[in-house]
Amino acid sequence: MALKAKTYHREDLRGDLLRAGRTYIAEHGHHSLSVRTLAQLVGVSSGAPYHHFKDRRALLLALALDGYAEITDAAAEVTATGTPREKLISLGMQFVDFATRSPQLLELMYESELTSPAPDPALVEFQDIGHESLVAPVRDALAGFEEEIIEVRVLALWSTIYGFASLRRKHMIQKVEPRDLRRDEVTRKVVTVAVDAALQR
Amino acid sequence: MALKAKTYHREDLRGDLLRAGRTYIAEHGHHSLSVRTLAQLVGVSSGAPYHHFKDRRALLLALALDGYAEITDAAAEVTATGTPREKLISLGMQFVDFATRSPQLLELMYESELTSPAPDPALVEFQDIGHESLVAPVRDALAGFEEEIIEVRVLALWSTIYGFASLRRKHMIQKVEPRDLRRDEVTRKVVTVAVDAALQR
DNA sequence: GATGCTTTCTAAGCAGTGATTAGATCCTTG
DNA sequence: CAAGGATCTAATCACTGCTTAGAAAGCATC
Repeated sequence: MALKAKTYHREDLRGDLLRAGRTYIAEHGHHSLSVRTLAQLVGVSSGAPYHHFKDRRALLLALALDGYAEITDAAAEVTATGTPREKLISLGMQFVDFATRSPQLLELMYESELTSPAPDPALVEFQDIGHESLVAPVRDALAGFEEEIIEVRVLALWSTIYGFASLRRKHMIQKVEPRDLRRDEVTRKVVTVAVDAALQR
Repeated sequence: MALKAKTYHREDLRGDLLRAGRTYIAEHGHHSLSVRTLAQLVGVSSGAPYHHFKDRRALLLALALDGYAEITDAAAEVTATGTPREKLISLGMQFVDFATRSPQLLELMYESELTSPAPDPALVEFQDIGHESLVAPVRDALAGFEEEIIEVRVLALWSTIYGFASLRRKHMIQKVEPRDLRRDEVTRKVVTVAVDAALQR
């Protein structure tokens, strides 16, 4: 599986490590990801990664940031068109989709040592962006409402979306949730309930 | 800090390990908890814990189960009296309270290797109990509704409560959330929004 | 109470980990 | 082409989870 080692100095070890790390995490999660085995996967000595990442945490952080960038980009496309309600539903669906497609990556991004006890400063920026993408449509739909109400509504909405994505990812709603065939349908219904609650006048 | 070692065979090493583990986690989280240091804290050799716990994971699992028992007991008291709406709001507030008081323990219970990629079988039972405590009041309030609607409503409600507790615990809503003084107030409002959405007729 | 059997513990050690160091190799730039 | 910086290897340290052999204590039976 090791990527070809062309020369002593290779072309883009940092990139290779990130790519290998991403596939490793997708398969086994970040808990068991060791710098050593990653180096081995890529065909390099155990100390080499430390020239590109200060420590293991920095490597994980870079992987998480990749994930955040991906999700943020996708969100930007979604919010381009549609009514506020449509935008919010799409955003919610998209986040849950991401959680379902890349559960282990989402875990690293939101529920790992990178966010305990508080999120790494490098992540906060992306979280603010994500939050803002919800605030804008809600504010549109609730023009004239007090700012505090808007804040609470967004908070509740984001909590629902994030919570649902997190629980689904962890298979913590198996018993509740109908069979797999109707997963998307259930997601849409839950998201819709949350969005309509947020936009209630 | 080491608890007194009375004899060669001590009275209740298992209990001492759990107590020490609980306080350690409350202070530093479970990530850095090592069997060795825990043994040292309690004043026992590094191999001793393995006579009471199969491995580190089993120890963490026991700690998590303690937390689940605690939260389940508290929930049982809450649901004793009141209207369905009052019950649900109390349940939600209580869960968020727990998350705020014991953030690192909640992390172990819901966002650790014990729940990745799927929850440990030992935890599922408690999760079902928690879910059921929400279903009952919702079913009461929505008498006559289709079962599927009730399921979706509960799913959305639990997602909101869990998501909010999780985000608050991780300080991921600092920017959004007003200053600390009004934390409980904000919690109540968010929970209320979610409950009312779930009980909408 | 002495005899065995079981449980609980210690001491020692293995393999795997994150991380650092010294030095080899390669690339770049004057 | 020579110097210097960047990238890599090899070796090593401290720490971890976990296992083993055997010592110490409890417990039952006779």
